[in-house]
Amino acid sequence: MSVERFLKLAVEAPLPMALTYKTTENFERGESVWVPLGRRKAAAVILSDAEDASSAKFEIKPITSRNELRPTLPLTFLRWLEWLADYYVYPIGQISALAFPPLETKTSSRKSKKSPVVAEVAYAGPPLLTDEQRTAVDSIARDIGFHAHLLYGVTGSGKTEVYLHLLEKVLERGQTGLVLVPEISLTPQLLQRFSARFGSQIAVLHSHLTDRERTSQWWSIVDGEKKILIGARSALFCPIPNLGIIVVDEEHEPSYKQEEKLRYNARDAAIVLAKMYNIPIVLGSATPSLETWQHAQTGKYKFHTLHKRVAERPLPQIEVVDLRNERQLQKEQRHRSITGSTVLPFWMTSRLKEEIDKSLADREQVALFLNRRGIAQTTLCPDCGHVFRCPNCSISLTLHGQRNLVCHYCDYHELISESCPSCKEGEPRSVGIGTEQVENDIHEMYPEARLARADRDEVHSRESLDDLIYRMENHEIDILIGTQMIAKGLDFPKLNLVGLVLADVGFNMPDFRSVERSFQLLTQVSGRAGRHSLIGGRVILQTYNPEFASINFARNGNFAAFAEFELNLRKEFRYPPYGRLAALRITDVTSTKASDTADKLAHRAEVLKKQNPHYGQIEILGPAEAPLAKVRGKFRFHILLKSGPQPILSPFCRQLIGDGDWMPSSTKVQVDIDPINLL
DNA sequence: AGCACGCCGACT
DNA sequence: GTCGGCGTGCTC
Repeated sequence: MSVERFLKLAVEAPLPMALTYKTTENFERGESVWVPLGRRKAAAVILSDAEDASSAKFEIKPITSRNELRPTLPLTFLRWLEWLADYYVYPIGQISALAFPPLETKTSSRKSKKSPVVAEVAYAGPPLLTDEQRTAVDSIARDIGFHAHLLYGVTGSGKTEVYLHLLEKVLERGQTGLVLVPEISLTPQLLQRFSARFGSQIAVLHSHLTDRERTSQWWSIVDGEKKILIGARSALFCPIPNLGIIVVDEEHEPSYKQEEKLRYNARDAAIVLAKMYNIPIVLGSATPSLETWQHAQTGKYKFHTLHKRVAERPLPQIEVVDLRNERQLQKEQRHRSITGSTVLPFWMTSRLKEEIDKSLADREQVALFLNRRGIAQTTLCPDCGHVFRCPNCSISLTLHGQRNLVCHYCDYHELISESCPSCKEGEPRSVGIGTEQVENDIHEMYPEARLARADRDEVHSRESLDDLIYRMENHEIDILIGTQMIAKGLDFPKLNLVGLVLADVGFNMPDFRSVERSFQLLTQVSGRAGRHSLIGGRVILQTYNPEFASINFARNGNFAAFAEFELNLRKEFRYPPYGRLAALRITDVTSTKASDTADKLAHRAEVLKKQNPHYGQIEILGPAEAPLAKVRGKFRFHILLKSGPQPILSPFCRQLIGDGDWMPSSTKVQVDIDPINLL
C-alpha cells in the first residue's frame, strides 16, 4: 500500500525554485515536514505532486518526517504564497517561512509579569454613526464575497468607527477579521479603541514584539482563540482561519511596501488574498494612492466617502507663507535692528512666531514638522569647498549635536575637525536645517516652553513613542518638533497649531511619485491640527515654492483635483496606474562588475524583448547609475522596465536573470516589482 | 540561510 | 608550523 511518490516542496533556503523529494507516506498539500538539505535538515512545506520521476540530475532524497509543531496551511493560503513567489520573483521557500511564527514551540500560557500585548479596557458600547458612516457600513456589508472598497474620508471623519462596525458584523457571522495598519499607527490609542469594543478577542502582531510574544499572538489567532488580528504588514502572513474581512487602513502608506528581501506591497497582496478567499476588503485613506483612486473612479473598486469630520469639526485653515518674501523682510529688519534686538532664526517667519505665541498664551499645543533630522545636511570648508562625505555612501554627512558628523545611510560617523582635512586652512561650516536645530532655536526663543522631539534619534523604540504620545495627551508637552513620525494618525485634543517648517523637503526627488508623496504628507500633517476644536485648527506652511502643485492642492484640501492633475501626467508617461513598472537593482563592491552586469542585463532584455512578441511593448530604461550611487560600500546601478497594464514584467524579469550563470557571483541583482522607491 | 571548503596573516 | 579570517559555492 505504501507506494513511493515524488513531491514538490518549498524548502526554507534561498533556492530559486521548489525542490523534489520522495516519500511513501500520504502527505497533504500545505503540511510541514523536515527534509535533508546538503548535510543539514531544513523545514519545508508540501506544495504539490511532482510529475517528474527519478530521472533528475540529482539524487532525490526522502522526506525525513512530519513537522507536528506546525499546522497545515489552508490550500487557498498556499496558493497565495505561490502567487507571491511568482509575482514578486522570489524563492518560494523563503516565502513559506514567513507563514510561521519565529519560535517552533507554543509558549506556555503561564502568566507573564510583563504587561499584556493588548491592554484590556472596559467595554464601551458602539457610538452612534453619522449618516455618512451608516451609509458606508451598510453598503460595504451588503455583499459577502470578494469586493474591493475604497473608504475615502478626510482626516478625523471617523473611518475607524466604520471598520469597527464592519468587524462586528463579521464576528456575528462567526468569522474572523484582519486589520492592517502602518507600523507607526499601531499605537496604544488605536489598540484601546479596538479593545474597548472587542475586549479579549484581539490579537496584535508588529515588529516590536519579542519572539515569544509574537509566537503566542500568532497561535491565539490560528487556534481560533482570538477573532481579530491587528497588525503591521507582516500580519498578512498569519494563516487566519475562517477569515471574513480584510481592512487596510491608510492604504496609500509607502510603508506597506517592504523594501528588502521579498519586496511585496502588503496592500496589493491583501487584495489578492481577499480575492482568493472570496471576501471583501476595505481600503481606507484620506489621501488614496492614485492606483486605488483610479480603480474607484472606474468602478473596479466600490467607492464610499466620508466628507465631514465627526461632530462637524471644521478642517484646518492652511496659510502658505512664502519664505522668499520673508528672507527679504528679515534682511531689512536686521538692517534696522539696533544692538541686542532679537532676530528670528532664519527658518522662522514672523507669521509662524505670531501663531506660536498665540497658542502658548492660550495654553494650547503646537507641532512643528520638518522631514529632516539633525542640525545641518552639509558641512564644508569655506576656503577650499571641501565637503564632508561618507566614505561608504555617496552622500554628505549630517551634523548632529555640536560636532558629530553622521551618515544617514550606514553607521559611519566621525567628529568634525577643527580645520579642513583637505586644505588644512579653512574652518568647517555647516549649512542646512534639521529637527535638532529647530529644537535648539525654539528652546532659545521659548525657554519656558516644554519641548519634545520626535525623530529616529530621539524615539528609537515603540515604548518611547508611546510615552511621547502619552505626554502629549496629558499636555506635558507644549511644543512637539518632529519628522514624519508625527504626521500619521495622531490625535491630540489640545493641538491646534501645526507649523510646516520647510514644506519643500522631498519635492525635487527624481521620482515620479514625489508630488503625490508631498501632497499626502502635507495633507496628513495639516490634519493633525484642530481635531477637537470647534473653530478648527491652524496650519502655517512655510515654503520657497508656493506655486508648487502639491502645495496648492493641499492648501485647498482638494484631493479630487490633485488626482485629476496628477493622473494626466501619469497617463502621458505611462506610469502607474496606466502602466506597470519593475526595477532591477544591480549592486557590487566593485563598481565595474556592477556596471558590466547592468549593461549585460540591459542587452539581454533587448534580446528577450525582440525574441518574444508578447514582450514587444516593454520599455527598457537604463542601465544607469542609481541616484544614490554607493550605499554601504556597494555600487548601485539600475534598470527600469515599463509595460502596459498586463502583468508581464514578472516572467520577463525571471527569464532575464535566468540561472544567473552569466554574471559574477559577487554581483547581486534585486527584482523590484511595482517599485515605490526609485532611488 | 547554513555549512562546508579554501587559501593567506599573526599567534601559543 | 597551525588557528582562523571570511570570500565562494552548493543544497532535491
